[in-house]
Amino acid sequence: MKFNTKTRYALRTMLELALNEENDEGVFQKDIAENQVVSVKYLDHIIASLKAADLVENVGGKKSGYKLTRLAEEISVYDIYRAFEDELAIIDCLLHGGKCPTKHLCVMKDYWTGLNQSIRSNMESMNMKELANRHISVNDK
Amino acid sequence: MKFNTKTRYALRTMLELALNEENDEGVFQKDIAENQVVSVKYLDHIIASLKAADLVENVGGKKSGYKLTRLAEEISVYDIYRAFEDELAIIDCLLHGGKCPTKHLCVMKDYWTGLNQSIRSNMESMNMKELANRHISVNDK
DNA sequence: CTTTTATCCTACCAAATTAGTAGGATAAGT
DNA sequence: ACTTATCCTACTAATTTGGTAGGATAAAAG
Repeated sequence: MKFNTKTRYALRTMLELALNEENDEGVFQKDIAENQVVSVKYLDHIIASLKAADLVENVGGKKSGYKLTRLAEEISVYDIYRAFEDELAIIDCLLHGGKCPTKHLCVMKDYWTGLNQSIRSNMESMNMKELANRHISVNDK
Repeated sequence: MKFNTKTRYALRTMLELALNEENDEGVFQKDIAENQVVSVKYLDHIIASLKAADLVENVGGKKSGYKLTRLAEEISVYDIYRAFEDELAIIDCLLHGGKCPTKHLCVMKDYWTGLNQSIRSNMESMNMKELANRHISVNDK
């Protein structure tokens, strides 16, 4: 039961962009890599996924910085999770088409469904603006 | 973000034992395997872990059935999870000794800590007696 | 206009984890 | 004596994870 490192790095990347929301020039990939202590090459993959999910864009042409595509307030933790994973399904039988061999009505599936929903709601209700605000209040004395 | 199949099978195994709490002869491994549509050999591993975690025991000698070691009400979903995994830590930096390369105070870690706690509380607050009761009310018309 | 540099894009890969199977020992019941 | 159910240790194929490598592209700097 772990989140993968890509999702974690992506969250921190998005946090940096949220903190620079007002900066029209965006943030350079290489600066993010440096701040997050991750190789530029690895960050390549992470940013590629974020772009594919339409969460970030580069403001100018090829050599420009990145910005969020929408307000930090409108980007949830779950949005970022979804850039790397399918819909949250903590066990396979929650997936559409997931099969279950038990013959009787499955009380375990009901339990998992509730837990799954609880985790998802938690991620959906936290947004990057709130995280950025918390970061500022904790770090800038 | 998935629970593994061992934990899932273990939950269903424990549910069967909880449903047979009053049955002093216990439940045979081979009957569980048949009901859960899993090979006896694979169930071997699962039951071995449950025994190691002191959640089940066999009532007689070698060829006897299994019973819960304590009341179903006193066994939580998290107890069963813990028979197969270390303490829940949805990201590594939540572990004791987990390191984090960020230089500033980490607001992400606080977020993950909260989510981790929420998941854990959910699993701790559901017990096998409650699941068994639900099973009965859903299946026995 | 050449060199540098930052992003973009596709492969590849080693290590770890997962979800089992296999083989046989042990011991109890018939 | 034979069958059968649990016990115990290995092994393994497939998938996932967490990256690295190489090079293309394009903009900017000199």
